[in-house]
Amino acid sequence: MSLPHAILTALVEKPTSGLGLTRRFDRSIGYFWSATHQQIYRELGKLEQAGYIRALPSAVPARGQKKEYEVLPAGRAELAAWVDTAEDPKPMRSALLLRMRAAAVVGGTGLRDELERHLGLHQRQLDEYLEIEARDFPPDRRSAEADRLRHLVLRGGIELERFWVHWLTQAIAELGEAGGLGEAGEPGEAGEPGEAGEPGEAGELREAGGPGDG
Amino acid sequence: MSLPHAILTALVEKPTSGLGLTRRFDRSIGYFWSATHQQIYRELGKLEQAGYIRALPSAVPARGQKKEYEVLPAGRAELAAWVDTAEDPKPMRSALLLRMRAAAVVGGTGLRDELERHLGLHQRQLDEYLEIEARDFPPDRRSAEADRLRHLVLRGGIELERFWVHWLTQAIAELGEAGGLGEAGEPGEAGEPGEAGEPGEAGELREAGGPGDG
DNA sequence: GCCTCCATGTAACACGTTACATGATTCG
DNA sequence: CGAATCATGTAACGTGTTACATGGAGGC
Repeated sequence: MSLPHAILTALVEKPTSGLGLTRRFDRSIGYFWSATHQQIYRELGKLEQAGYIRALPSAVPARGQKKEYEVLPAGRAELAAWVDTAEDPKPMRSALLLRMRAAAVVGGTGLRDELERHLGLHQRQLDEYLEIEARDFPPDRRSAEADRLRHLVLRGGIELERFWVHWLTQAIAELGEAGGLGEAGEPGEAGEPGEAGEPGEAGELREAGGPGDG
Repeated sequence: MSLPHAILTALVEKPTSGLGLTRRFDRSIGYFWSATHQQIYRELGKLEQAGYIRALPSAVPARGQKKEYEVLPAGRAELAAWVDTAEDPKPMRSALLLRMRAAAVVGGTGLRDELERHLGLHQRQLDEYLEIEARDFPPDRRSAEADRLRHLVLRGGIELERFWVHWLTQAIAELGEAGGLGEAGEPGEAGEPGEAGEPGEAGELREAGGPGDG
């Protein structure tokens, strides 16, 4: 249940219309929680019905007419409660890593180009973040608590992109060494140890489970 | 459309039943593409109907009866085609970063504990990955292409966890310095520059848009 | 009048999550 | 037999994605 809270946060920062929110989600907020305009309108409706936000009275309630929303006290309370909530991190999801694992069993010739393409994209994103950091968080300026939180969030994005750039660079170098990809011979159904005889656990990537599990 | 391909990959590696897949998704595969047993059964049905997989004839087709699947040539072809597909990385999604941004506007007392809790979880995950690496990828062993791919995937997981551990440590230290969180005074509606006067863009985090966008 | 852009929406579908239902097997 | 466990599924709902619909305002 994060999208409504993302919207509430954005609206507390500044009352905005649906399309305005969409644009803000394409920039700073969407850097760690993306949303399309359809999701946003749908959610704005729910939030209004719940009494968390209301349309500013200045707007005419007609289709195609701009409508700005502001957060009501109940919405602010809800948001504050959510911040203090315990919520486990969701496991990572990367289609690229998945495709790499698939390439390990069926081969794949185009993966290398794809890695380089992703490297470019992440490098661009990293540059964008660094520009924002340089503009909004100059090193000398003694900043308020709220600004330091925002800076921490941005640094999270920066370091995440650095991780991708680093990993992709490594991966490309390592695949280059071996002379490409997909020329590694037929992987076969299962060349690993513990293949078909044991009906139990072994045979995958020999995963954890035995000694001293925390 | 990644889940069906994740399942195909798992089945190519080794024919498995629905519950077996579920367990494998809780371990190695799920480390970068998680799925519940309901999703898996639903998808197995679709894959079978599409002619990508079939139940091994040994199994009795009855409810509550174990049913193992294997990949058919069409499924293998589909998987190979997907590996060579171009697909943009999905933007990151982190509820924790979102909550931090929310905390910047409404305050929040429990966030610090939450950061420490997450730090513990990520540290544990990192240790688990490192154990797997030590067991499956000893440094001296000259490995085949497929193994090197799998190692790269695992290292992706390792470095991602290291990123989180590092960032969370930083964040906790920085919040500690200031003496907690939520004691930073009332953030108010908008203490930032460019608050209510300008109806346009400014006022958020001064995001990109002006000079030299790439 | 027509086209484009801004803005708000609807509809349909795919994917993910949670809760529950049903049958087989094993252990006591 | 009853309870626990393994295994396969259904149902309902919430969220995310894609395509399209509606309407106003400005330019030509």
